[in-house]
Parts: sequence; C-alpha cells; structure tokens
Amino acid sequence: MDETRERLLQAAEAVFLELGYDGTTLRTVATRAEANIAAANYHFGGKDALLQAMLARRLDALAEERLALLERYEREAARKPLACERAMAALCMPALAIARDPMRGGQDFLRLLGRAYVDPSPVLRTFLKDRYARVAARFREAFARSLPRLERTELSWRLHFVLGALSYTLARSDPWQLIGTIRAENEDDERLLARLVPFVLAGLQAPTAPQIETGAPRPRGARIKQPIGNAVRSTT
Amino acid sequence: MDETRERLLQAAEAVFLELGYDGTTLRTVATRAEANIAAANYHFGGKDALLQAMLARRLDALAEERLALLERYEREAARKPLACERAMAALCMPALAIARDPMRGGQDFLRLLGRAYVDPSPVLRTFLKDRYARVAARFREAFARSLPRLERTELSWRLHFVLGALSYTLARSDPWQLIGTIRAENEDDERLLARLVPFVLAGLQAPTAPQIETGAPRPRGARIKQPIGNAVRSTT
DNA sequence: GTATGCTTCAAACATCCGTTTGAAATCTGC
DNA sequence: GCAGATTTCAAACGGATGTTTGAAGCATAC
Repeated sequence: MDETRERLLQAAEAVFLELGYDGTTLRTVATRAEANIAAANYHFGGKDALLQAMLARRLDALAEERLALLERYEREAARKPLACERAMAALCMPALAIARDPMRGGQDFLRLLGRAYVDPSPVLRTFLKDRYARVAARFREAFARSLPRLERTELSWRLHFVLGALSYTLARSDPWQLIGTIRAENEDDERLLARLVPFVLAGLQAPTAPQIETGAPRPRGARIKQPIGNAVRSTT
Repeated sequence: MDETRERLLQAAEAVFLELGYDGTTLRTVATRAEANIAAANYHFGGKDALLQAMLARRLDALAEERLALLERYEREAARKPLACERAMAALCMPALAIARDPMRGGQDFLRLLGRAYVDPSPVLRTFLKDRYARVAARFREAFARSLPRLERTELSWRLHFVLGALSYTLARSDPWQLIGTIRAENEDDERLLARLVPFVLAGLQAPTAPQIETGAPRPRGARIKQPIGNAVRSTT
C-alpha cells in the first residue's frame, strides 16, 4: 500500500516548514513518518525529488486555480482591464481555499507557501523559478493592465513588495516578535489575509515617489510629500 | 596579524548571502577567505560563533543607530507622538547609511539584512530574537504612538507586513522573477527604498478592513469596500 | 640568537548526510 | 495456497560536515 508515500509527503511538509530546505533531513522525515529511510528513496528517488514532489502537489494546484480564477475574472470584465482588487483576489482566494481544505494542504499550507518563497537553497529557488514562471508572467500582465498609470518598473517593484509582505507573513518569520505578542490561536489565516489585503492594495495604489536622477516622464497621479527619500541623501 | 579574521568574516558574509545559514559551510568560507579551516575555529570557536560574530558586527551597529535616530526624532518632536514617516525613517535611514559605507557593510549589507530576517535555521532565528528584542519592542511602541487610531493587534500585523516587504525585497528572493525583468544595475538601494517607503506608508495608513466574526468595537477611521474578505467565504 | 606566544597548517576525528544493498516481509492475482 | 511482483527493513557505503590535534611557521621581546 502506498499510504507510506503519503505519510512521507506529510512528514516532509512538516519538517520543511520548521527547518527549511537544507535543514530538512531524510532521516528526520522518515522518523516523523514512521517509515524507513530507504522508503523515501524507493518511492521518490531521493531527497530533492521527495521535497519537490511534496511542493509540486501543493503548489501546482494553487497555480492552476490562480490562473483559472484570473481568467474567469477577465472574462467577466469583458475586455476592460481588471480592477486591482480582482487580480489580488485571484492571487489570494485560491490560496485561502486550499488552506481551508485539509485534503489539499490545510492550515499549514499558507505557511508552506511563504517558506518556499523565501528559502535560500539554490535547488528550491531554481525549482520554483522554472516551474511557475508562466503563472508569474501571467499575473504581471494582469496587474500591468489593472494599474496602467504605474510605470512598468515601479509596478514590478510594488508587486515584489506585495509578494514580500505575503510570503514573510505566511512563513511566520517574525524575528521582531511582532506576532509573538498576539494570541496566535485567535488569528486564523482568513482574518490574516483580510488584514493584509487592504494593506497591499493601498500600497499598490499609493502615489509614486518623485524619481531620482531620471529624465523619464513621471507617471500621472497625485504626489505625496516624501520626507524619507529626500532626507536620506543629506544624512551621514 | 588578524587580517585573517577579517577575511573570514567577509567570506562568511558572502557565502551566507548566497546559501543561507545551513547552506554555509566552514570549508567554503575558509576556501573563499584563502584561509585554513582550523583558523575559523581558532579565531571564533566554531561555525555558529563565526556566523553570529559576522552578523552581530553588522546588525549591532544598525540597531544602535536605529535606536539613536528614533530617540533624536522623539526629542525633536517634544512629547508629541512621532509622525509615522519619522519612525519609518528611523528604521530605514541607518540601514541605508551603513549600506553606503563600505567599511560597515557596503552594497551587500541590505541583502544580508533581508536574508537574516527570513532564514529558516532555528539557530539564527533565536539569535536574532534574543539579541534584538529590545530594539523591536522600542520601535513597536513608537509606531503605536504614531498611529493611535490603529487597534494594537492590527498595528502589529501591519508592521509585520512592512518588515516582510522590506526583508523579502532586500534579500532579493524573487521566485516570481519580477526583479529579473529589471535591469538591476540601474536600481541602487537608495532608489529601491525610495520606492518602498511610499508603498508601506500608504499601507500603514490604509483604512482598516471590517472585522470578521468579532463583537469587539471597530477602530475609528473610514472603511474601505473589501471585496476579497467577503467574496472569499462564498467560493469553493 | 634564542625563547616565548600567537597564528597557521595538513591531517585525522567522529558524526551526520544521501544513497545503495540484498534479504525479509507483504501484497496481488490466480 | 502459491508464484511473482511490490514494498519494507536493517545495515552498510562513500562522501561531506564541524571539530580537534600536534607540529610547523612566524613575530616580538630579551
């Protein structure tokens, strides 16, 4: 019976969540799964293959649902550019749906997602980059149409900030112990995303800072007084 | 002469930047430093001690400057609560200053900072938590006074989002290859922070989302229509 | 010059890693 | 019940890791 396979995948998930890619050991995974070390190699072929299988089974589903929802929204918008909140919803809602389904990830899924995005191991980095480049490009286009007033480079950076807030939060990194002061059990992922989304939406739609040393025309939209960008240059 | 010590620290910096805590090996560090493996143990006492020394020498300076600047701003504000941008400036400007000083970190300092904040290794996590808890608590208070209309829990989360965007961006994680599409050499850290700051300031000051399933009184301030938080519950 | 203390070095150490092995155990189809 | 394929298991393999060792190098002080 290949219920061992399943136990290995679940154990790999838990260990990776705690210790990251390099910190994950076949031995700790096997022990946690109450399986033999050789079983991991028998079923998957090696450590990298096991971890990638474990990630792919979760993230592939996420990627597909994200794309499907994005395309549904775009159909509903009928040629008009998508509202920014819609594109963001296409990113977040499938993740939440999976997190609410114990069969497809459950409570730990979002933390897994965050951990995967910030893990330093080169193996994992190239795996993610290669496997989900299409999805990333697709969403970049969608956001570009949603926020036409944003210069393309500025948009890329802001999406990067959004992904950062998302990944870091979901991964529960928190060396500042900001979350530690919160009763975590009262804070489910749903409420968490309900907090995050207004934050990033406001950030995405924020006025652009004045460009530094660039002759390029500034995008339209109100400016905000920007004490930091200026003060910074006159400080030791 | 203890110029070897210095070479080891620099090499440790570079390797940790590329491969993270667990990925960093005494042998790769020693090779890169053109030193003997035993020299690392002689000068520092072990791998953990070396990496922590390398981090402390950079981050201690940052923490001190951040605290000093925050207190200066608070003195200038004279009992009045600090403007939110000011607290943010006290966070960012010292980091930028260090990044511009080759003697105290140089160009790679900000990437180092980000990598440290998101690294999954338990050793590093507890190191950061223990060593800089005081600074974190200090800034949490300052932001709490700056944004009195934000409920305390909401504030903690938003600061968490800010740290996330900051760390993730500085660490150059980017599995979505958003930055890969940008000519990185034209994007120095100064301009990067000038992009990030308006983003997080807008996020911090964004209207609060309606609370979910909570009888607690909602913080004052305008509400925003929140399609995601609602739509999410009615989707498969 | 020699003695002393600090630093470097190649080599070895025990330990852990991912992987392989070959035999036992288990399931499957008949 | 049995043959054949599939799955598990304890044990071992080669390699890499952090650490230790003891001798060699080197500067400084007398």
